[in-house]
Amino acid sequence: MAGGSREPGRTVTSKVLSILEAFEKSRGALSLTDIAEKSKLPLSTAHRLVNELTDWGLLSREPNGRYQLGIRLWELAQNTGRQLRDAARPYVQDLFSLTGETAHLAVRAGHEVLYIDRVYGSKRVPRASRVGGRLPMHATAVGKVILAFEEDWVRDAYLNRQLERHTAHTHVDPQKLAAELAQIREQGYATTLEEVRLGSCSIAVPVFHTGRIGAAIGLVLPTNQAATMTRHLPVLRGIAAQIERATARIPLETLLGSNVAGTD
Amino acid sequence: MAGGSREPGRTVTSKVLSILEAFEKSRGALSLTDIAEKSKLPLSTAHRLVNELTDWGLLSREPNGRYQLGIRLWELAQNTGRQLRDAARPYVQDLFSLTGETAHLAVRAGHEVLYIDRVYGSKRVPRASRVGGRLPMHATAVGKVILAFEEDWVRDAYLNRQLERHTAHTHVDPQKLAAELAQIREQGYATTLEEVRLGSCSIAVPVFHTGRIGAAIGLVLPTNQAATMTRHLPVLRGIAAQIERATARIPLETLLGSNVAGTD
DNA sequence: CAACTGGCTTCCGCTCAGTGGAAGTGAGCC
DNA sequence: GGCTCACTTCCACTGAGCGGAAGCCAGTTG
Repeated sequence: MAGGSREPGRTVTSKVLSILEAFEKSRGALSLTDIAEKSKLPLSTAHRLVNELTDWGLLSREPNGRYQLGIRLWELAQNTGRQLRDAARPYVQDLFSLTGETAHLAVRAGHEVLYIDRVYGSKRVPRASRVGGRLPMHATAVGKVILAFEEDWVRDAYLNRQLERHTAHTHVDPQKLAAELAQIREQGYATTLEEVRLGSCSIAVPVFHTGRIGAAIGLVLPTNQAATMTRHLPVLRGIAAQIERATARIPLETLLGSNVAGTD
Repeated sequence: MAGGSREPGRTVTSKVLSILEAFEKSRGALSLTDIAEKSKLPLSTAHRLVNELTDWGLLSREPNGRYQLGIRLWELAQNTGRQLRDAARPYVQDLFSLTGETAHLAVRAGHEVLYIDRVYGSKRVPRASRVGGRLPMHATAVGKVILAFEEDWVRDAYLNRQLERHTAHTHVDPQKLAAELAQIREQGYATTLEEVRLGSCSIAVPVFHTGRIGAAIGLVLPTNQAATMTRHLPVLRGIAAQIERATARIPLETLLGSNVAGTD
């Protein structure tokens, strides 16, 4: 009998989104069966929706029959948060040119840092972050600096959560982290040493907007340069000031939509 | 009476997409009424769907009540076509650094060029193209160079279409354009002179992959440099060769999904 | 080469998620 | 007070969506 064990209360929209999200969890192309599994949809339902999404270009089908996210999706998304990214891009490039190190621009998204832009050289770099990717705030320099300058209630809420450990060096003690954040607020920059991944360290400074913390820029370096990475501080601060100037006339909320949205 | 004049045959998915597309047509935030109008949906239907999309983070609501595309959408889309973009990005940056001019990376998407990446300086530039944006192939240097090296049937199909005119200088005569493309194929690069927008000219070279045309890189300059822009050819060709080398081991279809999808 | 397997596609009758007109709300203005 | 405009909520109807099952096809096995 048809329609026997449907799961009521699930909207079409939510199914479509869970299909798209299936591609976040795994690198590369997915077969129909993979998609159905990851999105917890019956095969035939997945089939129908995937087909429609493919027609619209949100998914594309490779010659071998597997599916990937389509360019159309990317095109649609290019209008998102362009203000900050477009305005800041040249300065982030300068940051890379002047230092020769991988440079980042990040904002807060819920309880994580969201990497908005990233400029790097052609030499292979072990990358923990990627554009569009998220990392916990307490393990990254950009995250710490944002957290340090956030409003009290945001910081308090964050410290009350379970702080996950990425490496043996990740700071997960709420007390100590609170002290570290106070110090960051005082000195005006944050650093990490192998807290996300062994072999790399980072340094970041805040970017303010209308007096509030808006974003952060940072550099990632190999661990062996940890001792001297503060030599990049003048450049970091100079670039941050330029970004602040370039974005000053753009209202905060149009810079990145409501970037506080999207918990976890 | 309820359900009176519904328009049957329209899927929920198509409605959701038309809401997202509404944001392509206009810069900035939209009110609910705007969205309903642009997506041709009854207000209450638009309201329900917009709310659900907002819950999922695909749209975000500003303090003033207007809607914008949400960051979640952008995050989802970052996995799209990353291979080419990530691999080529450093070289496009070099292209900018070495020339000081706005540098582009573009591919073909249906009958248009799709701008994949763009590196530019902090000085204000009048921009016709933007990342994620499309332009007709016959009016841009990257477009012409792609068209010139495409398979015959693609080129023939293109020339049989109505060629739209952007400025008085756009080449819209199919005969002459065909001759121009033949010459481009011979000399290995394409140029434009105020064909999209007055005041700027451009030059581009092809980027091949497994013997076929895969993408193009180009520079945009102010018109007064038109006479001397071929001086950038050695750099353009050098960078193109580096991108070819960097992408050689990636299968063509995973570079950008099926980029030939998406007519028009 | 028949039987099997695994992944994709099609079919089709049931049913509830989606629908949209209409009524309600509330801010702003004259 | 009454009008406008933009958004929100309500609710009875119904066809778009559903998903189990059967069909298909290429590859693989005995």
